[in-house]
Amino acid sequence: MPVQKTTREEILEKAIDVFGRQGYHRTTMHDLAAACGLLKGSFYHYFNGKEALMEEVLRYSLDYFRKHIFSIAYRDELPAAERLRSMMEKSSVIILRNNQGCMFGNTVLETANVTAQFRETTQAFFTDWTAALAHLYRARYDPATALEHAEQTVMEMEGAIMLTKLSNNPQLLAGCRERVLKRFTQSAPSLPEQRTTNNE
Amino acid sequence: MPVQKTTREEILEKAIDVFGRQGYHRTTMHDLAAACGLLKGSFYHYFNGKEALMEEVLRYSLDYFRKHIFSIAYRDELPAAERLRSMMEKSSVIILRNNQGCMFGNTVLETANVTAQFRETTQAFFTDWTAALAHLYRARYDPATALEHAEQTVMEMEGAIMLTKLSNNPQLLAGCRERVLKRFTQSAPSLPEQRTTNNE
Amino acid sequence: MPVQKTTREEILEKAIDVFGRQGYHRTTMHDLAAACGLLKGSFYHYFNGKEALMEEVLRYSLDYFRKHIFSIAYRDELPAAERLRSMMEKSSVIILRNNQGCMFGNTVLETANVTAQFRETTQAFFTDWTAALAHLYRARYDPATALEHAEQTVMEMEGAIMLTKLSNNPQLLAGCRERVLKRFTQSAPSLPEQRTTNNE
Amino acid sequence: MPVQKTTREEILEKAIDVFGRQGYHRTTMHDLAAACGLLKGSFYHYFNGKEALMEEVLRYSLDYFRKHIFSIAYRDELPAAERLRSMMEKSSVIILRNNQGCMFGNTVLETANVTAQFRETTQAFFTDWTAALAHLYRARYDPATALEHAEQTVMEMEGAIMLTKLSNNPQLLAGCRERVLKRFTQSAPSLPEQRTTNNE
DNA sequence: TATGAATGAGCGTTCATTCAT
DNA sequence: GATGAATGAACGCTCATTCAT
Repeated sequence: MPVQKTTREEILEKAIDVFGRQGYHRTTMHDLAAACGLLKGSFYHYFNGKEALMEEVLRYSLDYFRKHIFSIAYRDELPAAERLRSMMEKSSVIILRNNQGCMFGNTVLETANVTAQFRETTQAFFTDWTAALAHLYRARYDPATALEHAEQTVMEMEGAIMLTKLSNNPQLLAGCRERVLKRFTQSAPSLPEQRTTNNE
Repeated sequence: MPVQKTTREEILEKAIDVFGRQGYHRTTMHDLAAACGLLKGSFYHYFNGKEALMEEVLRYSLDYFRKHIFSIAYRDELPAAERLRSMMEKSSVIILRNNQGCMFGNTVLETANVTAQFRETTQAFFTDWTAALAHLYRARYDPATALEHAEQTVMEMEGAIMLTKLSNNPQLLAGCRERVLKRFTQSAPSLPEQRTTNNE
Repeated sequence: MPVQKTTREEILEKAIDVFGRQGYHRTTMHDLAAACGLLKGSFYHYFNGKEALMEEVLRYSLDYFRKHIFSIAYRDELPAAERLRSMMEKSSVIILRNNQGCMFGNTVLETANVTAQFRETTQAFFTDWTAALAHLYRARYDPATALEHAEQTVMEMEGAIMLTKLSNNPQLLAGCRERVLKRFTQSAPSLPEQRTTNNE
Repeated sequence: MPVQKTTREEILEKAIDVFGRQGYHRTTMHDLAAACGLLKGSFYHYFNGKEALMEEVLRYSLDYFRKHIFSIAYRDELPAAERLRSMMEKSSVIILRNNQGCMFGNTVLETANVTAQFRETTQAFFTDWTAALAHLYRARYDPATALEHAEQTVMEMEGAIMLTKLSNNPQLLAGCRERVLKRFTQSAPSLPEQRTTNNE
């Protein structure tokens, strides 16, 4: 009966999946435990409760995005367009996996008016995402315009994720990605291939 | 002996508010009844249950958008830019009222993977919204491009609503509106003021 | 299914019984509900929770003691010894009923170091009981001595209740009552039958 | 590999403390383990379970009282009043330590009507205490009167402990002690200093 | 039409206990 | 001897729903 059946990290991965598909309030501790092959009660060896688990899920996911996705924007040795394309493609893989959509977008709509619990982490996600994109856009635009483009891209992506969830048609997300990319590449680069050298 | 304390319509209006703020799963029948000055039990004289109420709320809201907002796009006697501006402003008023955001966007993210119950109505909302915008955009673009612009605008707006909910800063939504409008007015109109004459 | 099955007051009476017999922590909401012929969930129509119910039980019981037992001490038209006898006999009936012992004594020992929740009400019980007895004893003693006698009697009674619970032998409580009464009647009354006229 | 972190006796001492403060039902195995610097699971190497531990705690404590406190009453070479004083003072030290009160009184009120598990040991405690005091009182009174005085003293002490727990005022217990002692010394000793020579 | 008591399933959580390591 | 993951029953409580009044 004892013997380790899972790990914190495995639980977090599963929880992203379950929360992502069902949302926070609809998901029960039983759902989460079952997804990990555990009983409800056993869950509390790993996490203090549902809220605490959600908080960790968000932080874990935020960490992942920071390390593996937003960081791409700052690899100034690569062409900016390539970085943008890579960022968006890698995001899309996560977003489309298991229909989970964007954990942070889901959480904002479901909880922002109901609890402050997850505000900090969700805000950090959108702030960092926007900052990464703004860094990229500064290869083409002045800082203010770059920021506006970054915001627009974030909004468009979140909207595309929503409609993808509704229609089950990943083409919508792909279309959005292409549109964003086209806007970027069509913006007249001042030089044949300018590298961004600015910082935030 | 008991006097009518409210009407179906009044309940629907209040329910939009409560569901909009708290989401579907988080909202209890008690919350809804209390918002209407009723007791839980009395609610079932008007609606068959939570799911049925939500369904009606969505239909009621969809009706409203069709009659008062999407319809604007088809008033071809007005300048297209004016129609676009008016649509977006009127949507924004509803969206910002009571922090409720977009009932349909909220519902998609919260329930799309969990139940098919609300799919039809939410899909109709996004289809009709996109169609209305596409109609407008056909004043400037060929049908395929117009459709793509319409989709982009819907996505951007939903993303803007999400970030507004998160940040409590209506400026984000206003910025999005202006951006959409600017894109539209800056697209070269083939004629001094072309009226759209096409249909869906 | 609906139709009133019980009343708040009936629940309080039953709860005194169950809490009195089993103690606070050992008693479950199911125990309480079952004692009232209700299901667990139905209980929450009457009380907000276990703690709130306990609080009300204590207040209800305190009220009863004040109105029907402590008040006897102040009926100065009756002989003091008679009042003392009556008070103690009436307390004993309650205490012996269903083995419940003294709700307040039980609650002090079980919760005083664990929560402040019930301190106020339990303190009020002992303060009022002591005050009532001190009023009686002032028929024989100076105020300071009267107070000490009152405290002694309260302590002795609570100890007697404890040993009665342990041994299931009501004779212990009866013996305590007689001892207290004998001390009182043997204390030389300054007048043939002095009536207390003092106030607290 | 694992080294002995504690001993049965150390655990019993800590458990007296925790049970004494929180009561039997409110105390969890985690509370007990934590107080000993152990994890819950390790506890079961020393004791078979909560009930068994409580049983041992009561026996261990009873042993202590028999050896170090009740035994004082039988040291007939000392003046009776001195023995009474010593007994009560030593009890008080234990009772006041960590607010734990009287383990046996606590346990009676919390469990007597719920389980027979602890009846034997708690009864033994009160029987032995009473017997020790009765032995002392026989230095002044005939056996029947001595027994009654002993019972009265036990009751008064337990009541005093209860009120001390409620008020956090150790003066109440001290007052009780003095009262008991005064009654004893004021009772006319038949001889200048009679030594008790009777046995139970 | 409105009430609100009652239901019963199920929620998040706790906890005494077991046992492979 | 010590660990701590796992269990599973039960806890306090919530909630959508029913229905006699």
